[in-house]
Amino acid sequence: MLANGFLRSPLSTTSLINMYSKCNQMDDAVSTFNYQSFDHNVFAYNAVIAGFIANGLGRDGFEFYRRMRFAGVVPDKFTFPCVIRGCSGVLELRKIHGLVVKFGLELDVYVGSALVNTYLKLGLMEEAQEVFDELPVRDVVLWNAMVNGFAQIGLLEEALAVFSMMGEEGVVPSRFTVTGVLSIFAVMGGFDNGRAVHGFVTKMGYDSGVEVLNALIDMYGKCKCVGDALKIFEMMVEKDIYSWNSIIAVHEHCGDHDGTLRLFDRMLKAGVLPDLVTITTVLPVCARLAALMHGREIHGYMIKNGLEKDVNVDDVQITNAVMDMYAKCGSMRNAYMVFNKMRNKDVASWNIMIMGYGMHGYGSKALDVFSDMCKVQMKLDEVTFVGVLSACSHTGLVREGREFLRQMKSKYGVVPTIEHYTCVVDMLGRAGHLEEAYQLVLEMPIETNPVLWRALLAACRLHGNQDIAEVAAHKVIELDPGHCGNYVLMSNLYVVNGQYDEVVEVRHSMSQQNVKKIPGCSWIELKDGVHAFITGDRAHPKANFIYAELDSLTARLGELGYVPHF
DNA sequence: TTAGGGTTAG
Repeated sequence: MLANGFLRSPLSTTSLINMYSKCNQMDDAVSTFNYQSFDHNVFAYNAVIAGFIANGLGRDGFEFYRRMRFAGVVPDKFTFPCVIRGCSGVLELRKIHGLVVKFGLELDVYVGSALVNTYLKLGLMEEAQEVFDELPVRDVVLWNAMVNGFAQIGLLEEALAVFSMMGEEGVVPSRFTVTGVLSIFAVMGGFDNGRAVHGFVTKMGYDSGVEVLNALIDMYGKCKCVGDALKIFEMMVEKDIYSWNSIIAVHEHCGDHDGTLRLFDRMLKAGVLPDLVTITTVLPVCARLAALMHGREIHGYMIKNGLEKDVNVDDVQITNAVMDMYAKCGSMRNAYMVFNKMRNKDVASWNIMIMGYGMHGYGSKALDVFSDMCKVQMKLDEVTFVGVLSACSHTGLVREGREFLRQMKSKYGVVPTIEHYTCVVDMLGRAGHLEEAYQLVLEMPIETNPVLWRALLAACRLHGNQDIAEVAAHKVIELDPGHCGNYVLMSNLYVVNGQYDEVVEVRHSMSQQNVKKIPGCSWIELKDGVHAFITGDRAHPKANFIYAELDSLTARLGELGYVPHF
């Protein structure tokens, strides 16, 4: 391909390297470079380094920089911005920064903004600020590096302070500034400011760019202005994966499950391939709705379109989302099939299986998965033990549960948190060991919380233990006076014991605290869609039929000796 | 001949 001498000049070599780099063909770029062995100038080196960095191969770019230095070629102001962008660690970056100073390039604004950018990505704001302060010329790109860099590491106030300084210096914000600032208002919920930015965007004609419009969709969505977000989305001529993901997330965020799934369907029909973000937004909606059919359809689509790979970290996350959906929708058989096929399982994959089995009452299966997990020497984490302990709780494996809590730290190296204690209190409580549960609460080495006391209170109600119930109820109401469940539990307990004056008192303190009971709601997915039911509501078209069926079921349960708890 | 910013989930 490189025969005869017409590509001999360094000029052609560099252009060819650039061409290969742009096509993601770094092997060919390097071959081209090596072919021209007699005159490797700084241009050719810069082209190869830039190619590696642009293709996400920072390490190789770095190695090539070393080769350049070894060959005695002096780097220039074009070399460093690339090398800096390829730095992945603090030490590496500081070393390169030293070289920048050594070659007298620290006042170059291109080098400077690369430094600011990379320092902030690594969370080193003081170093970034220092570089920024030293630079004699500050253009809009440099300001953006500061504003967006601060925003990305969550220093929103600082980012806005820099943004206003930028305005005071008379620097006009660019499209890049706008996207960054919109993401800040999205998080802070600064709707008025966000709308002002929208006005500026229109004035400057920035609304022709897809990135700016995506950021606007996100901002309006997070500020709960679904209508505005949707208006922008529908008007967009060119929609990319960010546009779809953002508008889907907007609907998911405001609890519009149907809207989320409809938009996802539209996305597929528009021929846009979903990615990790899409899947991890949409699948939990199916799990929440227990909409197994929808979830299965999405999984089917993923298999058909090669999205169910098993190669990198993203793939593992996507597959975990699929498994979690199956587990939460109650189909452990499907969850296991997916799990079994995975070659690269991470700790979350195992945890999902343990949680799923435990949640559906297959405690011993959950413990089998746990023991397999130990056998393959997978690192256990806190979630693992929440799964294991709640499995013990739901299946009544009291002895095992006690033992796990006791050995968590010593044998498995995971320190028990409040969640673990809550699982065990719940477990002991359900099994009727109320004194032991109460003792555990009193003796545990960490602070209690309302969830823990509520678990104990629920157990007291189940087994009619008035004394511990009173303690737990007072604790729970003291720590979380706004939660309606506490009052309901307490009131039910008094009803069981016939203490009607106390029931009135509980009702009274509820109204004093302005606590209202949120009606219970459940739903089921059938062929024609999701049917929702709220406590006491008769809005469903077939309500009469359904309630008649329920009455007959209740009657049959009664005949078989079931006595309901109230 | 060659360089430095952006938006989405949890």
